[in-house]
Amino acid sequence: MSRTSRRRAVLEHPAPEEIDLFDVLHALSDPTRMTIVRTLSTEPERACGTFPVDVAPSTLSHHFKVLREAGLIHQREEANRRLTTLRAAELDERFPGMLTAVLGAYERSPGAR
Amino acid sequence: MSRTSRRRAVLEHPAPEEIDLFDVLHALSDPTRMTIVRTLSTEPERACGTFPVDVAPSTLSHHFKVLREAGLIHQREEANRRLTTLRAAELDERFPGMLTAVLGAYERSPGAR
DNA sequence: CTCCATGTTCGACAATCATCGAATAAGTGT
DNA sequence: ACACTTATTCGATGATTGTCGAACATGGAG
Repeated sequence: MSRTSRRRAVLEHPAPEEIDLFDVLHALSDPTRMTIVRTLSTEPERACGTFPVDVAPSTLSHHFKVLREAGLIHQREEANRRLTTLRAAELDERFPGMLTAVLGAYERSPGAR
Repeated sequence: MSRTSRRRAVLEHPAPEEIDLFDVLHALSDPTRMTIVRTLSTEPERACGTFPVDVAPSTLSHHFKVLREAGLIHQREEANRRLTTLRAAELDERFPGMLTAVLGAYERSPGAR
């Protein structure tokens, strides 16, 4: 029995100073991932399966990995679920005002709400 | 003899309200294109061949097309050259503060200057 | 008219990407 | 034990992407 419960591998999160701008922009250039980020921007924490996106579970898993490795989200294990938060403060420390501006732009997009 | 001089096809530029956020983010997620945009943000107008990027002419042409169709740049013909400007005002009208924030983030990136 | 400079279009190519289904893993509840 | 829920990993697939070289088009200079 392992003392620290983990689903599979240890979740890797880049340090704030390691976050790459191009990875972030690429991550945000996909509608499904943008929906995830937008949803997280208004709610503190959320389980993977509860996002308003319409893709297969395996596809969703892929998008979470992209977002996590880009430094946009943080994920932690809790029992059966994986809880996700937006790394808003760290993102804002690294790239001040950028995430806010992009999310604001998304709200102006057709079909964003 | 055509009265209006044009190189090949007519240059298509999306109207401000047609500019798609995901196209913009995707366009900015490439280092070469980001360099082009950054360069244009400090200079009013520039010919295609004068950008500090190290790619083949045909590749450069491709990147300009991506940027133009995303609505980030405007291009006009002048004699032999194609002069490019950043659509900063229109971008800011469509997505207030976003371009500025992204360019600011780029300045904070390693090797941006 | 003939070079030359500027920049595009066309194909090709390898790499990356978003997507899915099937199999797997781990925790919860009966 | 067993079933159920949650979510991942793996492999495949078709689409998109960044890159280049070769050919072409256009305008100016000699």
